[in-house]
Amino acid sequence: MTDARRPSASLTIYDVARRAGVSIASVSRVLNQQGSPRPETRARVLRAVRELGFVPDGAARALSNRLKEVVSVVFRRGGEAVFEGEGQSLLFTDVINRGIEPAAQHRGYDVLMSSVELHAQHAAERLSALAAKSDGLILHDRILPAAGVAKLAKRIPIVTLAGTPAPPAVNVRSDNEAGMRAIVRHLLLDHGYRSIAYLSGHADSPDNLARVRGFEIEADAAGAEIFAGPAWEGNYSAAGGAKVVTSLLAAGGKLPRAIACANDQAALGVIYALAERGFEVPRDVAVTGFDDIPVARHLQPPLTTGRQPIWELGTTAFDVLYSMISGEPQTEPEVVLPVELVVRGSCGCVPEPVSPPVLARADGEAR
Amino acid sequence: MTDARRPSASLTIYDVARRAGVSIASVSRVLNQQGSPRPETRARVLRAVRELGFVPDGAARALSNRLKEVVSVVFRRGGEAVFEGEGQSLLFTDVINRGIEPAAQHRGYDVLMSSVELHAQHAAERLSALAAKSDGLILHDRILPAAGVAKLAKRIPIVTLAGTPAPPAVNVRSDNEAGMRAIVRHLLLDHGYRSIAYLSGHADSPDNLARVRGFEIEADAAGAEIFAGPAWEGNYSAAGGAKVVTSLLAAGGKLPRAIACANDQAALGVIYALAERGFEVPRDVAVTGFDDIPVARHLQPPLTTGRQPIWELGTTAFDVLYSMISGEPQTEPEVVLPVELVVRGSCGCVPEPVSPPVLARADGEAR
DNA sequence: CTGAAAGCGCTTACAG
DNA sequence: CTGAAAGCGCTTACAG
Repeated sequence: MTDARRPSASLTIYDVARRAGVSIASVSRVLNQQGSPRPETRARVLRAVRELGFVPDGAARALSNRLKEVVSVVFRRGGEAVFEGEGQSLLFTDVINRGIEPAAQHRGYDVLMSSVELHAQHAAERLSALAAKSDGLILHDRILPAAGVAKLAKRIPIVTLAGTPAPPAVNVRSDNEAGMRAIVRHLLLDHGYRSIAYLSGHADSPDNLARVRGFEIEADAAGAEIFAGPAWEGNYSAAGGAKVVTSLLAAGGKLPRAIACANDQAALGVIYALAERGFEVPRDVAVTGFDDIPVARHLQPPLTTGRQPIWELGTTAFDVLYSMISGEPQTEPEVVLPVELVVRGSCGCVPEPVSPPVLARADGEAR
Repeated sequence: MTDARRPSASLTIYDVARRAGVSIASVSRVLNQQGSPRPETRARVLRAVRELGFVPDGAARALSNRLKEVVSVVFRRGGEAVFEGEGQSLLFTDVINRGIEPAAQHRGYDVLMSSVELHAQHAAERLSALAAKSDGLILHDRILPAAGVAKLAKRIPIVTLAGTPAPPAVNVRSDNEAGMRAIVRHLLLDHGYRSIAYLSGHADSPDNLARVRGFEIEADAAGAEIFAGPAWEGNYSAAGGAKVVTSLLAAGGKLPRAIACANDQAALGVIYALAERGFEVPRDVAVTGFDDIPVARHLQPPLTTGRQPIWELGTTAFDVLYSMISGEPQTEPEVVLPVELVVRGSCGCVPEPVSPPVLARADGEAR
């Protein structure tokens, strides 16, 4: 397989030097603002650069510099079809990514976005390829087990998102436990509900584990009746949330007074399934989410939830990675961002008037 | 501003060669599957590579190869706040990007995703920086005027998305004109409506221009009464679509029997505003969209629209760019993908039963 | 089949 | 302040 190479005699720093009548060293200096070239020299170089439309080759700079000024972001793709349900479920990852990028640009870095198939085992190959092309890696959840991260992190700076601390990698996450505790306290203490369930996310996700923990601490402390067990296992999706309720009701199970869902997606499903069976939220059952995705405030009733600083998760991830690339010693294995309790109507509070009217209905996840 | 450099004595091909007891040339050959090394040699190299965990440096390869195996994708960001309305309006760009990426991976390429602020004038700087780091560029709509594209395309292979042909760049788009013609024919011929409006997108967008053209051709041919003019100018957003209807009605204007919207977003807004004023779709007014975004099939009534092959737009863009990078001569200035008429309920047809029920309401765009 | 060596396009001590 | 030269880590003719 011989793929043709691009011939294109592209212009180099030598062309610029020749045109400006100086050495390549001088060209490089004015381009990189090193030393203090004579104004005359500077002007001639700049003119030559402009006239030629010269852009220094990134690969050559990287090789000479030992700095590519590129970081890679890796996330899982697939599972869902492209069109069905992707809108909401991918939003979380996308918003984080959109936070990473401007932060990188701010430092003159560019971002290689790379997905790995959901069920692909060869994530390692992908990571090697990316490591070759970048100065550091940002790994979303479920890309590599902690042990693998720790190992790879010896070769290249790594920041994990919503993962597990795996030094020398640094993990950036939000304070799930405190966020869930605030939600549960609001439900049990402010509203005085006496029975409550936690509808879980992926059982093994670090975020989910932290939320369960927060839930249990406060539910126990308040002495509330806890609904738990396999019947309450969701998977972060609306379909999963709906299914939990549907199955429970079909089996003749009892509902708690409040359901704290692992995330907003699941809460959507729960509210839908409840409505379908004639239960009204929050009158019959209070429901809360987690994340504060865009749609949350536009639900009927508006969703009470824990607001994750999603965009900031992205910018923070880059900033931390940048400091690692710059050789600053990392003192902490984790950076934890605060989660804010957002009280709206689904918990039983009277919602504030919502400003813009609802324009459309979102895509329902296939079940 | 002296940023610290990473010291890390990373291992090189020399380390591998030494360990394997061969020359660096041999290491390179087995790694790149060039020539036919003796099995013995091959085995030793492979073992050394494995034991050392060696990954060849991308920058060095790129420099030597004159091939970075990286392409850049550039799109506009911003305008909207992150949380409000971003969900749907960014979907189009995101889905295209998600089509680009696997196509690139398939060829061993990686993708630099880079946004440019909506109102930034310095897109040129951004593009230079990216050009330095990649073998080719994929530009979304409204990044650079055609003249600028044509000029830049002399330096580096460029594919534009939904733009205007600007050789030597190649434009990839879908057949907006044919798609809109099919929609209008369906409305006027199949349903027999006698009056119709085109609610436009950004006036200067090539996509919009093509859709207007398709609209006019068929509306004229059918001899329908056409509602047009500044009152019908939208901006591809739901808010824009709603505003057109609201303003029209407030001014005591008359409604046509059918409204063909420039895209689905706008159709959402139109349907919402119509419902708010007591008009029922499609009974009172038929409404159609364009794009077939995920939510389209879940609207009430389900939206009749023109399905753009969004994902394929992405994969095609990469494939074309790849062939340019590989030095294959480009015979066509454009690649046009077909648009499929998707008939659902909003045009007046009886919709097929929709499978999954609606789970939630989407975020309304702020107005 | 394999190795010595040149070269890819930059940056950066080192002299001057 | 400026230039000649070495070196970044690879790939690839060119000999052998």
